[in-house]
Amino acid sequence: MPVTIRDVARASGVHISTVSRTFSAPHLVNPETRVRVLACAEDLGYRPNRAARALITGRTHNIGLIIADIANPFFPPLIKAAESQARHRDYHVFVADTNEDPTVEEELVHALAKQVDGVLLCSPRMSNSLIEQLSREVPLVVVNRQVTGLPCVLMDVGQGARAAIEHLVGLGHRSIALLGGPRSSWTNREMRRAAGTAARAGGAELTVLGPNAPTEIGGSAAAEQVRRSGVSAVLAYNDLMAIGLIEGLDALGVRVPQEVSVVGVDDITLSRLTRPKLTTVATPTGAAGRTAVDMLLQQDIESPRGARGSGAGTALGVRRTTAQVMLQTDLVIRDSTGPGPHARPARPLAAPQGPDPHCPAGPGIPTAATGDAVAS
Amino acid sequence: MPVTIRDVARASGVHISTVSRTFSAPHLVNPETRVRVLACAEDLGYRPNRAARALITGRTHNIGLIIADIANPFFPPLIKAAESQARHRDYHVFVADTNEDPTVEEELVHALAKQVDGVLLCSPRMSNSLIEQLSREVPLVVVNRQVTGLPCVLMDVGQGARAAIEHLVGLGHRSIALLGGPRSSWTNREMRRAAGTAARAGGAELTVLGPNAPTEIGGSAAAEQVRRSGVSAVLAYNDLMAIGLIEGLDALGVRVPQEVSVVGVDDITLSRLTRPKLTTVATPTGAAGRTAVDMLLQQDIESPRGARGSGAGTALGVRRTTAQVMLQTDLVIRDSTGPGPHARPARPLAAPQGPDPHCPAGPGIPTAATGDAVAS
DNA sequence: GGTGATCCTGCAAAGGTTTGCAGTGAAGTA
DNA sequence: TACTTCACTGCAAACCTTTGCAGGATCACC
Repeated sequence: MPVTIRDVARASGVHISTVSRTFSAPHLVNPETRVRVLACAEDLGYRPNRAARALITGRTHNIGLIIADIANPFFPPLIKAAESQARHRDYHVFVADTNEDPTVEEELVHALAKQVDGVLLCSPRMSNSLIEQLSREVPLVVVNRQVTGLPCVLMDVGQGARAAIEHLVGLGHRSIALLGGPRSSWTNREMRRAAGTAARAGGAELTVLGPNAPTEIGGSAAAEQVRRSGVSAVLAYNDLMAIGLIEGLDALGVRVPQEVSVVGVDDITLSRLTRPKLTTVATPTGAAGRTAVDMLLQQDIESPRGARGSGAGTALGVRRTTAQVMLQTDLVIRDSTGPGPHARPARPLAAPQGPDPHCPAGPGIPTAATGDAVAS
Repeated sequence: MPVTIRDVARASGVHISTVSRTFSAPHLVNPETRVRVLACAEDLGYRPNRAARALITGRTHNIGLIIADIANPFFPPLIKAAESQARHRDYHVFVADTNEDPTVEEELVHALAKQVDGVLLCSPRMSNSLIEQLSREVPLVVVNRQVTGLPCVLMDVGQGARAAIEHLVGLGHRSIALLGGPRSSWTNREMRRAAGTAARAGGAELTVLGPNAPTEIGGSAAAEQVRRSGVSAVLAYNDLMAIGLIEGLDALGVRVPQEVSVVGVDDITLSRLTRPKLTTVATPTGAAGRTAVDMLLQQDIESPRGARGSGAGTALGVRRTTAQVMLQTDLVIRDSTGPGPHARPARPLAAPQGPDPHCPAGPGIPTAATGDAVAS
C-alpha cells in the first residue's frame, strides 16, 4: 500500500536510481527529468522511507535525547533548544524519559542505538564506566556529568554554589545546610565540594542533608530535618526541592525568609511564580541543549558510521572529539533569602532592590559559553 | 564495525536464519543451538538492527508522541503514563514538541510516519481535515480533540467547565469571564460552549476574553483586560494561564480571591504550590496517556502494515477501530475562589473546609474512564 | 523395512533505498 | 573525421533482517 520509489519510477518513466537521485543528489539529474519526477512523487504522495535509507547510509538523521525526569521543569527548555537546533540541521529529536532509573537508562540507549545517529545523555544516573561502555555502541554526548574521554556539556554549578554561599554569608548566615539531591548526580557532588569550600572560606558551617529525591516531595519531606538541624539558611539541589522545602517549612510554621533563607538551583519558570519568589542559581539550559546538539553533530559528521571506501587517504581512523564545555551560571536574588542571625546592622535589611531585578530581561539570552578543549 | 547477525552466525557455526530465529522465534530452534548462539551473541555484543527488522516486518515497535508544548506541565504526566504503558507492551515512545506550530506538527507526522507504528497526536493545532489526511499515512490516535472517524481520547472539559461555573455561581458570582486559550483548540471550544450554557442556567453573564497564549505569559498579559471587564470571577483555559493571571492581577493590586476569584483547568502540580492554591478542574492526564497507547496498539495489532499473504480469508480489509473515549474531570476547590458580590449571608464565607481537601490523596488514582464506542 | 510425523536447519527472496560503475548520446576539440 | 569530455541515466550490488519453503535427520509405529 505505501507508495515506494518504484511506483514513482514507473509513473515517471525512469529508473529508481534516478528517482533516488532526484531526492538525495538533485544536481545529478536533468532539470527536466527532475521536475517530472518531483511532480509524480507529489502526485502519488511519495515520501522516502527513512528506515530503508538509514539501512544503507548508516545515518538516520535522528538524535536521541535521554533525560532523567521529563516532569522536572528544568528539562523542557533544554529539550526545546535541542530540538530547534537539531531542526536547523535537518535532524529530528526523539525524547525519552527514564524515571531516574539507571536500568531504564541503559535499556533506552540500546534501543535507540540503531535508530539514531547519536544520543544526548542528560543528567545520567548510571556509572561512568557503563557510560563509557555504551559510548562504543553509539556516539554519546553527556550533559551534566563529567566523563573523561567523552564530550560533555557541563554547567558550572560549583561556581553557582559558591556564589550562593557567599550571598548567604554576606547576609549574615553562619549555619547553612546543603539539601543534597540524588547520590549518583555529578551536579550533586560538585555543589557539595564547592559549597564546602566556600562555607569554610566564609567562616560558616555547612551541614549536608541527603540524599533526597530531586522533587518537591523530596524537598518538603526534608523540612522537618532542616528545622531540627537549626540552620538559618539552605541551599537546595534544585528549585523543585527548594520550593517543596519552603512548602514544608510553611506547614511547620517556619517562615521563609524571615526564619530560614532558601536558595535553589536552575531558575525554572516556577521559581518566579511561587511566594516568596525564589532566590536561585540560574543555569543556562537552553545553551546546554544547543551546545550538546552541536557537539554531537560535529562528532557525527566527522566519522559517519559504517564508513565505506577504505581508501589510503586519511590515516586517522575514527577521530572523535572529546571537548568538554563548561557553561556559566548566575545567581538571581529574589525574595526567599533575607538577613541572618549575624547580619551587619550597617546594611539595613540587605537593601531590597525592587521585587525581581532579573525579571525584566524576560526569558533572556543565555550566558556565554566558555569552550574548553581537553586532550583526547 | 557494528556486529551483525552474520558475525554471530559465523561465530556459532549456524546459518543466519537460525540466529534470527533464536531471537524472534526461540521455540523453533534446538535448545542446545540456542544457548550456543546466545552465548556468541552476548560475546560479540550483538543487538538486532531494529531498522532492518522494521523494513521487513513493517513494525518498528516504536510509538510517536506529538505534543504542542513540552514546557506545559500538563503534558509530562501524560508522557510518563504513555511511556510506561508502552514499555509494558514492549514498545518505545518517541516524544516530539511542536511549539504550538501546526506546520511543525504536520512535518513531524511525516517524519515519524515510517519510523513508528503509530502516532499519538496530543492537543493538535492543525485542522481536522489535515489530521484525517495524515491518518491515511500512519495510524493515529488523537488526544484532546474530536475528529470523526478517528480514535480519540477526550477529557470532559465541558463537564468540568460546567462544574466550575456552578461553583462560582454558588459562591455568588454573577459576572464571570472565560479566559480563552488558542483558537484552534478543541478544548477551548468545548469549554466555551459548556461555560456559556452553565452561566445562562445560573443567571450569570459570561464574558469571553481571548484567544490567548496558553501560558503564564498569556495569563498575566490578560490581567489588565480582566480588570477592565469588571468581572468578579474568571475561568481560565488552563492552570498556567490562571497562575499567570493571578500574578498579573497581583501586580495591578487586585487581590485573589478577595476581589476576583480564579479557576484553572488541569490540576498541574504547580497549582498546589502557588499562593493562593488554585481551584481547578482536574483532568486525568495519566489515564489519557495510557488509554491512547492502548487504543493505538489495539488498532495496530489488528492491521499490521504491509499485510502480506493476501489469502481469501478475512474479507474485511483494513478494519480500524474508531472508538472515542471520554474521561471524566473533577473540580478541585482550593483557595483561589471565594464569595462573590451576591454571596448569600446564610453560608458564612462559603464554609472553608480545610486548606486543601484534595491533597491527602496524593498523586492519586485517576478517575474512571467511560468507554464510548462510536460507529465508524 | 517402509511410512509418516516431528523437529530442526538451511536456502533464498524480499523489503526500500543508495551508490559505484558502466553505458549512452551529445557537444567540444584537434 | 576522430577523439575526448561531459551530462545524464541505468544496472546491480549492498545494507540487515525475516520468513515461506524445502531438505535432512530422527523417531515411532505398523
